[in-house]
Amino acid sequence: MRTVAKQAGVSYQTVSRVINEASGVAPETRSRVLTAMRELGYRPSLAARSLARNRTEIVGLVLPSSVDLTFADAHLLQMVGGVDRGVSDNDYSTLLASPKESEPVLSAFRRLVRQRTVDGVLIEAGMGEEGVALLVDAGYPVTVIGHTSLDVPSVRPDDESGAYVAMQHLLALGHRRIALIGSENPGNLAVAARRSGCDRALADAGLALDMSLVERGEWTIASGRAATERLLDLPAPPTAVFAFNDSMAIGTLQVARERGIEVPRQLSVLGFDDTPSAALLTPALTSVRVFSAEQGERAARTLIGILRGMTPPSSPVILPSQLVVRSSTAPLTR
Amino acid sequence: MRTVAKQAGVSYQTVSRVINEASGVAPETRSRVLTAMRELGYRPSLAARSLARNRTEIVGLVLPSSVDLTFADAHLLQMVGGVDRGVSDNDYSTLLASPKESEPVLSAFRRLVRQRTVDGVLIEAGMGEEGVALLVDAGYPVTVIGHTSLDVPSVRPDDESGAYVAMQHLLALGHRRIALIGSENPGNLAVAARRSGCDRALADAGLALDMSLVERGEWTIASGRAATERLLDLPAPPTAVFAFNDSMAIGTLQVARERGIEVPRQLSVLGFDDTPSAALLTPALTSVRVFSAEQGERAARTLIGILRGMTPPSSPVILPSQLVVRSSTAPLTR
DNA sequence: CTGAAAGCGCTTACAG
DNA sequence: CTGAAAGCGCTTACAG
Repeated sequence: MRTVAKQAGVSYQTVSRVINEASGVAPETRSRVLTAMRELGYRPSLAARSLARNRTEIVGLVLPSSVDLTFADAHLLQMVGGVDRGVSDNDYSTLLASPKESEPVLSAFRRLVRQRTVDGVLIEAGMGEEGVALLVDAGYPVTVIGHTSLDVPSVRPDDESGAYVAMQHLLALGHRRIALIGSENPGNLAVAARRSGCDRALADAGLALDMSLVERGEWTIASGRAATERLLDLPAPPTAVFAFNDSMAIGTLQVARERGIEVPRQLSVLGFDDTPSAALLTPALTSVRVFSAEQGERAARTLIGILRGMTPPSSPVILPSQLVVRSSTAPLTR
Repeated sequence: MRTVAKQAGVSYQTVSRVINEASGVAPETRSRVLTAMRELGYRPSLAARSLARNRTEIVGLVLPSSVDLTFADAHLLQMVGGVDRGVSDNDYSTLLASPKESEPVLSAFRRLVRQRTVDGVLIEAGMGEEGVALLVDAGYPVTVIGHTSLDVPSVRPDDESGAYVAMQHLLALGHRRIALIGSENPGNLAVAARRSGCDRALADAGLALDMSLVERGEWTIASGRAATERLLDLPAPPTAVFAFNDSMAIGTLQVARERGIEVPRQLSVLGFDDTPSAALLTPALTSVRVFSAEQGERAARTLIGILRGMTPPSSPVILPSQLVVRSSTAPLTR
């Protein structure tokens, strides 16, 4: 910076002003400085700037480490892409923070706090609320991507109405024995919202959920398979299965095929998330799309807005979800 | 730091020594300092440290922005996961750098250079060589993930032998009219390597490639479809199609189904990359697995090794690829 | 509109 | 083994 100042014949403070586009620099001086900067290939030091201003213009992004990074995480990839778009469009940068393989989940949060290298943090809801609380206590502005029970800004899909519309779709096709996979997980707010959307659709039709058809899943293909085996072994098996994510729906599709049950003629299957694989399955899976990239981008914009002094949204930002009807659901034929 | 020093009854330089685990601190002093740090919840400032030491312990990761973040990018997600694992295991952090939607690709590299916020850069080969050169010229240590013609460290899959084994598989099944999709792209080194693996397998069998069966693809499902349409319209259509990625193979699968051609009975289909969707297709796709996460992790370790003063590997680090045989390939029946 | 001063929180030789 | 000094490259009031 000194060199630039010398070359332009001004003090280095003036150079600083030019860089920060502060007002109060004579146009002529300004252009002289800019020329000098260009000629010398000057690049300001982010570190020095951060130190002096006490902020880095970097936001952290905490992600589950996903030991098995299977296609189920297509959602994650899209979210990351969206986040980075929102972040870089605002001239911030994104620092990744996922827990090391060997460490407990909270360590990723601790490291972030310890290093003081970010101005704020975006947190994928799957990381749990404990970490969020830890960051908030450390004084970081945060935004959660997904459901949270804490009083922090968040961006999430409309799970309730997504499930509502999906359930309505199955009811309109004539299904009455409708199984759910993925419920019963008490702490999971997304599940609770989807569950309540289902209940509302049923209530609207004057029906109620048959609890014997509600299975617990673990979001994996394997757990979808296991749940489906149990459901199909029932004396009166369901005519439709609504799985709370696509992976479990894939498990259902697989088991149905193995048992020679035709989808959708004998069994309708509905997923959630609309991962890119959904369209490629046979039959192509009807699913609820959640717009992961948009969530990420919106969360990034929200956080950076807060960092820039805007008042945080007082309630969660809810992005619409959308039922995508494909070939795995059909009218009841029996 | 001053406060900690005061509380521990030492000078702040001693605190610095403790933090940096420098030798030459009396054990007793050391523990006093550590206690004070803990009591005060002291966290060193990365910015100050970076400024004083002239390094940040952050590495940049340049990724294609992927306007359509489809499942084809499962490879990318796994790579990012691997990178972050390799990076954080070494106590560095990963800064994402993808071009903004509105900008030319090179802008992402320029921004990285301009901000001086990383010590080194990992570059996905898909970003082109121009950006790599730009960073090298700016003095950054870099490591490329994928093929590069530049003289920089790189980590990539063994495309040649992957294609060789895949081709051998098709030949062993009795196929002779084997089509290739994805070739003819002159600049793409991965394609060239795969192509030469194919040629070698054919030569080993005393055969040569039938150029009328070589189609150009653009890595998308749509381009795979288009290429397949052309191939199947040929007077003597192929009995097997080897697509140079899974997306194009999916295109082939789709067109075959639409035309009532049974895979694998009437047509064998082989992909490349072994994306997570491959196993979920009907029929499940035979493909060449490339271990994306391992590539990312290895590249991260390589780069950080260089940053720590190790001599860079003089030739590309080549990770084995592996043929995964599923249900889309079968012996020739006609 | 521009310059001089102080300070951001560390590290790195250099003394002792 | 530990302290005093200088410096990393900026920004931010404060004068003028």
